[in-house]
Amino acid sequence: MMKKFIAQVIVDNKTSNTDKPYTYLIKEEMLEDIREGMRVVVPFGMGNRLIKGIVINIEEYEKEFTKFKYIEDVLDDKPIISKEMIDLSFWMRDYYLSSYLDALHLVMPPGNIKEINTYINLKKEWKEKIGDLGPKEKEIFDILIKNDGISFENLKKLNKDKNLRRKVISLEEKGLIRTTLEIDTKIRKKYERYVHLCNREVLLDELLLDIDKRANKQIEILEFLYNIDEISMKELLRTTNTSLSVVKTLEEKGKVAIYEKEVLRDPIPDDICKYNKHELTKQQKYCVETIYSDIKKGKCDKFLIHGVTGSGKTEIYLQLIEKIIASGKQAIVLVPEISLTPQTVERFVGRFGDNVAVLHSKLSNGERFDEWRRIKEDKVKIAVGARSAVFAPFNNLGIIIIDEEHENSYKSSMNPKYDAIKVAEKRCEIEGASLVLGTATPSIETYYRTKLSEIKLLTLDERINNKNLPMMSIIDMREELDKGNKSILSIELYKAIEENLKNKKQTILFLNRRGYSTFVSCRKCGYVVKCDNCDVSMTYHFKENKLKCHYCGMSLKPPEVCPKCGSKYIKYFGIGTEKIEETIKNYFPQARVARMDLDTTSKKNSHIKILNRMKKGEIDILIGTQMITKGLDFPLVTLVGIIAADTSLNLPDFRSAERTFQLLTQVGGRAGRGDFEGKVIVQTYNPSHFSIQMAKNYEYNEFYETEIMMRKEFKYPPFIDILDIVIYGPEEERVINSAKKVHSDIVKQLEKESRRDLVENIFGPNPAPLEKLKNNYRWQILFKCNKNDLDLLKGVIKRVCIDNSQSKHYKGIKFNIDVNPNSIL
DNA sequence: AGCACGCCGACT
DNA sequence: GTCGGCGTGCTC
Repeated sequence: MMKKFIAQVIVDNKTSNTDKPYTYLIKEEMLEDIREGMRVVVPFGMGNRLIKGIVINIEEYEKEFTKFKYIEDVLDDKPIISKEMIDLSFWMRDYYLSSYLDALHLVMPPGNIKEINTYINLKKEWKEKIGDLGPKEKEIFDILIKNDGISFENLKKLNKDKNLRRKVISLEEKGLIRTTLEIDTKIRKKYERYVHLCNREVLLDELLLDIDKRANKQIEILEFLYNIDEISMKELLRTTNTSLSVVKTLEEKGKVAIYEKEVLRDPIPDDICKYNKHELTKQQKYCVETIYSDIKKGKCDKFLIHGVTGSGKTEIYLQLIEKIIASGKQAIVLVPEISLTPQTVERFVGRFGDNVAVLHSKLSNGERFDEWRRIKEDKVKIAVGARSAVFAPFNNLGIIIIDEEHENSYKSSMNPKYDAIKVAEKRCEIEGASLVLGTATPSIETYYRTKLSEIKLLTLDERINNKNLPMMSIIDMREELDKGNKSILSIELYKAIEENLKNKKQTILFLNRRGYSTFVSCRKCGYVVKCDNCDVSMTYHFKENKLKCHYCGMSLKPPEVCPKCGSKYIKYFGIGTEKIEETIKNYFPQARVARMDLDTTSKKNSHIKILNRMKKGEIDILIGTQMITKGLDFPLVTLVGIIAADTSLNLPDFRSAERTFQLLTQVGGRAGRGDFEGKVIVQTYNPSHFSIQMAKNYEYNEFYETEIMMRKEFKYPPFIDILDIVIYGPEEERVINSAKKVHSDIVKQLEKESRRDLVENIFGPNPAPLEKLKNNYRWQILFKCNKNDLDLLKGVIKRVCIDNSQSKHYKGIKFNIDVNPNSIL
C-alpha cells in the first residue's frame, strides 16, 4: 500500500459537538506546504461545506483510509502557531476542561484574521441552460443575475431558503455558476505614504539646478530631504509646513519618490524619556546574580522574589531581562491589567526602547495584531502585558516574569479559565524558559511551594531609600461610635488629613466600593431596592441621581416612596467612594479632591489625567478603589487612609483573610515612598483579626504560618484542589432540576468508579452566592479533592456536564466550570 | 453550526 | 400521495 499522510484538524465550528480532532488526508502535492499550526480549508459534513480549521498534528498513515476526505486548501505559508504553543493550549484544555477551540484561540493571532468566503460568479453560458431550473432555483438564480460575484454569505441574507447551499451546489453542477473560495483579510495591514529623494548620490547644488529660484517650498523640501533617508509624508508636510501639491510637483519632476510603506501601528507613545540603569543595592544584586547563575547552571528555573514595597523589584526584572536578551533569548513580563499604566510601561520602554511590545486590553484589533506580529517575527525581544501576554508568540523564550504575583487578575474568567501563573509555569517547562515571580505579599499557594522547594525564595527586606515602612495604626470604629462619632471618618483620620493639608502633603483614601450609597431601603417595611435582572441590591449614584446594578449595569430612578408599602421613609445606607468624596469636600472645602474609580475613569485617558495631576501635586486628596492600590509611585503621599478594611474581610470566601492582608500591605505601601515618613490609618470593626494585626506590623511570615494552618485545618488550597460548577439559565425550575441531576449523575459515576469517598467532599447543589445575575438563576456545586484525584473527578465532570451539555435535559441551561477558582463566590 | 433523515399532520 | 415543519443525530 502507498504511504499516505494524514492531518488532525480542529475545525472552527463554534459548537461543542464538533470540538474534536478530525482526520484528513493530505494530497501529495500539498504535503510540502503543510505544517502543524497552519490553517486549512476542509470539506465538512454531508454537503462538504468548506470550513476552516487548524492542523494540530501530521503523521504517516498506513491503514485503510477510505473514510477520510482530503484537505482542500492551505491558508498559511508559515505556521501561525508553534508546536509548543499547540501543546500548551492542549494542556490548558485538559486542565481547565475547555474546548479545543477556546484553548487554541488564546495562542492564535488576535482576532479572526482571515475569513473564508465563497464567492459566486455566473458562467458565460448560463443563458443556454436556464431552461431546466425548478421554481426555487430560478428564484435564487434571479438574485445571482442581479448580483454577479456576490458572496455566499450575502446571498443568504437575500434568500432565506433553508437548503440554499444545496441549491447553489445544484446550480453549479448544472453548469450555470462557478463558486470560488477567497480569503478576506479582516485585519488589514496599515500603509502610509513615504517620501525619499530619487537620486541620493548627487550633491545638493546639482539637485537644485533645474528648480526655479522662486519655488521656495520645493527648495526647502529638497534641502530637508537631502539630510534624511526617508520620511513619512505626514511628517514631511508638518515639519516643512508645505502642502501635498508641492511634493507631488517634485515627484513629477522626478526629484522625489512617493511610495506606500507598511507601518506597524505603534501603541507606545514616543515621548518616553530614557529610564537609566540604577545602581543595585546589595540585596538586589544578590537577587539578580543568584537567579541568573542558577538559570545558567540549570540548577533552578522557578523563583519567587519576596520584596517589601519599595524594595526595587522592577530594577531586578530589568537587569535580568538585559542578561537574558543578551544571550539571544526573549522575555515576557506580566503585570496586572490595572497597573499597566504609562508609568510602568515607561520603565521598560525607557530602558529597552523599541525592543518592547506592549499588550493590553485598550489596544484596537489592528494594534493588537501588529504587536502580535512584531513578536512573532522577532522584531522585539520583550513583551509587557496583562494576563494574556503569557501567550506572546516568541520563538526562543528565555524568561517569564510575573509582577504582583498575588493579584487575582491573573486568573481568567473566560473559557478556558486559566491561571496565567500556572500557564506560565507550564510554558516555561515546555520551552525550557525560567519563571520569576515577584511581590510584596506572596500568595499563600506560591509561598507554600517555596517551602516545598519547588520554587526558590529570594527575600528583599530593605527599601531602596532605606526608609522605614510607614506606621500603620488601626482604628476600632466601634469605639468611635461609643465616643459619639457617627461620621465615616475617625477622629484620628480626620486630624491626620487636616495636618497633612496644612503641611502641603498628599493623602490617599481607599474604599473598595464605588457609588454613593450601597443600598437603598425602606425604614418602615425593610424593603431593599434590588435589580430586576440580578439578585443584588442597587447602588445609589449621586451625580447621576440613579440607582445602578454593578453586575448588569441596569439603572433606574430612585423611588420617592417605597414601592412595596408606599411609605416616604426611603433611606440610603452604606458608603461608597462618591459619598466619601462628598464628606471630604464638606469637611475640607479648601482641599483639592479627586476621585478615581470605574465611574470617573471610563473615558479613554481619563485615568492618566488624574494620575498626572496627582504627580504634579495638583491634588491634595485622592479617593479611590482598587485602582489606586497598584504600583503607583507618588513621592508626596504621606498619608493613606483605609476607610473600611472589613469589606474584604467579611466575604465568605476562603481567601478573604489573605486578600485583606494583601490589601492593607499594598495600599499601605503607597505612603512614604518619597523623602518623607509615611503614615497609614486603617478603620475597621474587626481590629483584632489576625490579618489586620499582622499587616499592621508587616509580619508576612507570621501571617503565612497562621493562614496555612487554617487552610490545612479546613481543607483549602494549597492542600486540596477545588472544582466549582455553576449551573445557570433563565428558568429557575429548570436550573434547580438540572443542578440536582448533575449532582446525582456525578455521584452515580463516582460510585461506579468505586470512589464513594469523594462524594463526601461535594458541597451542594445550593443556590450560588449570587443567586441571580443578568436574568439567569444560578446554582452551584463545589468539589474539594486531593491533588491525585483531580483528574478522575474532572473526567467524571466532563462526561456528565460537557459531553451531555447538548442533551435535552439541559435545554436552556449553561455550565460554568472553574478548576481552582480564585474565589468561590 | 449546517445538513439530512425520518416522522407526522395538512393539503392538493 | 406529497410537501414542509420539526426533532434528532452526525460531521474525518
